[in-house]
Amino acid sequence: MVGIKDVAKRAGVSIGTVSNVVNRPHVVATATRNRVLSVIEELGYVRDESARQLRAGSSRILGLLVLDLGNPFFVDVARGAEQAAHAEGLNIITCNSGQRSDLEASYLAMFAEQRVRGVLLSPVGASSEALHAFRRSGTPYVFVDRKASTSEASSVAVDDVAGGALGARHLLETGHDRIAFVNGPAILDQCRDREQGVRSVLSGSAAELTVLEGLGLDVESGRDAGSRLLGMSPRPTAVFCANDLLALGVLQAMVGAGVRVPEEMAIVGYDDIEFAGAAAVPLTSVRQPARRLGRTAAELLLAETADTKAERQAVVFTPELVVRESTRVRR
Amino acid sequence: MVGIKDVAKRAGVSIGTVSNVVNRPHVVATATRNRVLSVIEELGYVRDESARQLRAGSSRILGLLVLDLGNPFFVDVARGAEQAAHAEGLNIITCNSGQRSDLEASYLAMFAEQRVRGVLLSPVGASSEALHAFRRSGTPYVFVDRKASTSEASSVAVDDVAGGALGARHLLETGHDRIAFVNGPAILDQCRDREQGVRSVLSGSAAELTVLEGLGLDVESGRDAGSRLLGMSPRPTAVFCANDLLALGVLQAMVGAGVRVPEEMAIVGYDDIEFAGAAAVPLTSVRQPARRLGRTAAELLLAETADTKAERQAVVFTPELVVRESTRVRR
DNA sequence: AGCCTTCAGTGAAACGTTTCATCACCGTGC
DNA sequence: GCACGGTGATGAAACGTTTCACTGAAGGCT
Repeated sequence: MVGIKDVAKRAGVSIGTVSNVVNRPHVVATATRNRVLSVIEELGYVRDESARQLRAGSSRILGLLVLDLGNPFFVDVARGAEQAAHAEGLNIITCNSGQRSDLEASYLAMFAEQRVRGVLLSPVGASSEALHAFRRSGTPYVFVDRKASTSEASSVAVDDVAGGALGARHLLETGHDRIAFVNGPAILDQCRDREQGVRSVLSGSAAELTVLEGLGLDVESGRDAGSRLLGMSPRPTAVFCANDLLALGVLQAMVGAGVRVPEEMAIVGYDDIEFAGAAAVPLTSVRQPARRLGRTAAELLLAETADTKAERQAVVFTPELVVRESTRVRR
Repeated sequence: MVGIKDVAKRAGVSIGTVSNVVNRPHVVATATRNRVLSVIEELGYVRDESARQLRAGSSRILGLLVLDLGNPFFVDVARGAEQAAHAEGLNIITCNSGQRSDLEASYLAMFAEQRVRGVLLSPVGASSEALHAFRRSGTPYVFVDRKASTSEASSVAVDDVAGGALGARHLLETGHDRIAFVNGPAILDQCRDREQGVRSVLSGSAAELTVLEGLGLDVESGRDAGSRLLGMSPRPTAVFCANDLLALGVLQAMVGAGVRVPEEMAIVGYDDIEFAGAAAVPLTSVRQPARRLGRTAAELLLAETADTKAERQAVVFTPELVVRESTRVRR
């Protein structure tokens, strides 16, 4: 593999000069610079980032660890983060924990060993050992889609309690009194908060609440939940899902069983992913500003790495209800 | 930041011993090993991967560069690749070119500078300058979802011509004779091949073909295509889309305009992503073994990096038609 | 007692950069 | 003619590991 010294020898200059050509082109005379550049081109030299980083002490890479890339919500978060990173000339590497603590641990360890500039993190558990270990590495990090006390780290989140309340209130207002909430893994803050929002609204009402737990956050789990709902009697007249993927699965189960939506079963999802509007029955959903979430988190992280005494922030966005056919009573 | 020599000093051993504890624990006496391990724990030492890599010459990371993470098809490809990599104890970092050559170039450069073990690549153009430059870096790579001659690199792909033919033949057989093909960017091999498959089938028939070009491969482009279709007269009776995202967008446009699917407009998609089955009208689609694609590509890459003279392969999978309501004539 | 082997641990070289103090050269102003 | 400042290039140190040839000590064998 061709290194800086091969270039130097071939161009008849010193190693330092080659380095200057690459990193501070203005300090080297035009003639020399061109000669060196053409040798670089000729030999196909690419600098070894690990050597550079070893010497420089810091890398030009951000890490992003999300819960589930299969969820378009997180893809949007990633897009937002990427945009912010590129604006600063940094690269970002995206990893997918798939809600598995072991993968989370393995990726966090990788980030630490790589001496990544900083990490954007949507953690699986509240405070796993993995996270605890990672904290000690001193790599700056910011939580995405997860609230945290500013004493630990900056965070960018959406108010999930409010979101849960939003969906529940909508179902109350459209006249439902047997309502199911299909939740994801209780280990996720998002899920617990959304459930709490739902409960806080419904507890003050006459409506009866059933909560389905122990499910994943994917379409398949939604189908399971759907068939469980179909088997209940009396059957709820409306279902609120912790996630659009779940909602799409439930919807599929309903359509498959010939249950009319929303007449016999109203459905509300969460995230307002692009596919929600294109579903069999377009889904009412609680929208989160996914892209903005990612962008803001990246900006916070960059601010923190640029200036260690930048103060920590806990940004909270407010979700918004998007009403579509799946809860719209037709005449 | 705490380094190996801090650990060594504190544990009262030499640097080499600490390194041995970390990398070849069996060669060091139990007592010493435990002492060192507890100091590592106490100080929160994490090894600097760039130093290690600089010395070792190779990293334990694979790069994966996909066309569009917003397309669940590629998310599945990534999952398959991840699985294979983890089975070998390697980490994989996923990057998203978003079909932009500049991002592709930037990520390829990053992979080369990082001295990644190898790269899985679904390239934007046929042979961009970026790819050309990357080739010279000597980093092994394998094409995913893209055929290539074995003289250049191994590749794992799905027969897109066959897939295009599959969809077109299905539309012929269900009695359509004004058929539209909604294509994505012509720069993508996949798009050109699928179109070719369509043409090869339809040219031998009485059916009239309209091709819509110059679109992206996302839902929004699909909506555009849909409204263009709506404005045509005579209007085609069936549309085949290069991609499920496009198909979902077209479907949305049809539903929005009150055009019945499949009676007034049959729709066929491509990829059979999970959302295709959950759509307003479940989509007929050409299924590709996405996960398997990723897994196989990673395995090929690993074989190649393990043994430089492993022979190159061009694996081609065969797509399969999944028929659903969007083309099923109802009575 | 002397020799050989094995086991633990040491110290230094090497990896490919960046950076910085230093040097050589040249033109300018006095 | 001389000091001076500026420009452009140099050479060596340093970054944190891994590896490898080596040393010492302890034990086994003749």
